[in-house]
Amino acid sequence: MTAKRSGARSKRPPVQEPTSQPPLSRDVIVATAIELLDAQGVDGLTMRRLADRLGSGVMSLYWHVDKKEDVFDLALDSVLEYRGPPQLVESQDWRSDIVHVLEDWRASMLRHPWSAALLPRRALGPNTLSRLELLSKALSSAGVADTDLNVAIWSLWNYVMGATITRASFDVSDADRAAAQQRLQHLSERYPTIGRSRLLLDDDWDGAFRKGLGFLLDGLSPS
Amino acid sequence: MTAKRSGARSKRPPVQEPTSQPPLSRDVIVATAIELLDAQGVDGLTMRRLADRLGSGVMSLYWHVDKKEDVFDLALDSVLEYRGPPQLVESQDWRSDIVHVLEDWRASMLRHPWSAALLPRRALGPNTLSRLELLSKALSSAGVADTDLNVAIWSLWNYVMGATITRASFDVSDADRAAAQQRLQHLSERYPTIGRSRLLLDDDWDGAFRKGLGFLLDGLSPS
DNA sequence: ACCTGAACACCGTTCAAGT
DNA sequence: ACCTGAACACCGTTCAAGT
Repeated sequence: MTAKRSGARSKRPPVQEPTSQPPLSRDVIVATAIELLDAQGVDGLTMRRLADRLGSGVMSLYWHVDKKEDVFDLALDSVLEYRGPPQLVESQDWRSDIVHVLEDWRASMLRHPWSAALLPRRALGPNTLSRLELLSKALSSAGVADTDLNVAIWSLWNYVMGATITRASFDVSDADRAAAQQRLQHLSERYPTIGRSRLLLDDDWDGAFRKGLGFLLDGLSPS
Repeated sequence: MTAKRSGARSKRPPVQEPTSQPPLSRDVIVATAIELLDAQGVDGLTMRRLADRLGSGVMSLYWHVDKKEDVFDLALDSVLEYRGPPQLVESQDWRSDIVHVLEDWRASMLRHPWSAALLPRRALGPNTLSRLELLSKALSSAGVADTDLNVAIWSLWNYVMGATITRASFDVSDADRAAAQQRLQHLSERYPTIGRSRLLLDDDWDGAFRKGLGFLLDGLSPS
């Protein structure tokens, strides 16, 4: 090991290491895991790298956490915390309430592009349940009968998850999107109708999300 | 190594090993990878295990394939091959055409529960593009204008992907679904509206998929 | 053209031990 | 109560080599 060069300034107690080492805890572990995931993607999260970043030994993590899977679950639910108004403002416009809930949900996941693909495959955490409850209430006060609530919730869930997972994946490989477009345009002979639809060539993801959601809500709305 | 007990019957040339060893090729590699994925899930696919199953050395695989990722891409697209009528039967009922295309797509993915979660995160293979073209044609002949085709395709894609990924995930942990239901019912105090919706308690996934799809098509249909 | 084993730089997690 | 290093049983992939 190299000698610590610390003798020079001895007034203050030795400065903490470059990346400061707060005491280990579930919370800092989760926060650091999210950093790592944001920076390196799903495959970038490694117990060893996580420990490195925290300036601790790998096995220290296992005091606060049972398995690596738990880190994923905790990071995921943490990212889904709802930061909006605690109570949905009582609006007369149920449609825009629902759209707001779902767009906020989508935005939260897009801020952490690894999160959407994880969500449908893991147990529902408290923050996920809160968001589902929020959605259910909005639907319910929109006039959806209890017997139709199940289908309505799942339909919207499916749409939002599919949209966000797809969008987040394309975002990652945004660099070669131009190339993909080129390729797809070139494939127009074999797939003419896709070509006419200009699939992938339109990059107004937000607008497309909103429009499709509108169609779904049209169908769902109690006529 | 144990002695080969082959001397007894020497008429035919020595029988091939228990699990026969066809010559290595891209196709048998992909087929075996699908077997492995079906049996063990995404994390179960390992180059070493794959080689074992094929009775070859690990590195032999790398002659036919560049990286492990390629195996995933090939397995995924292979599973998505469309086996329906080559030309969509000319039906006057555009709605049932579209429903058929999408239900077949969903069914193909549910036969291989690992596939749905993979699809939105990988490049579109030829079989995926074929299915998208099929869908586009059905939409187009249903009267959807070219300018609306993009949104229509993505909306349906999003819905189907979200639904199938979610369904496939719950299928895996079907054993503890009863427990999850119990837990969720117990959480009804904290999430009352979810409780009323009987979320997760209804296990008619196929019906829910069809109903939600109907709503989306209601919204999409040119009024 | 096709297959191979040894080796490298990684993984997650068990365990027995330290404070 | 909290942290640790050594060790085990794995990974994907490079490389130099065999036929």
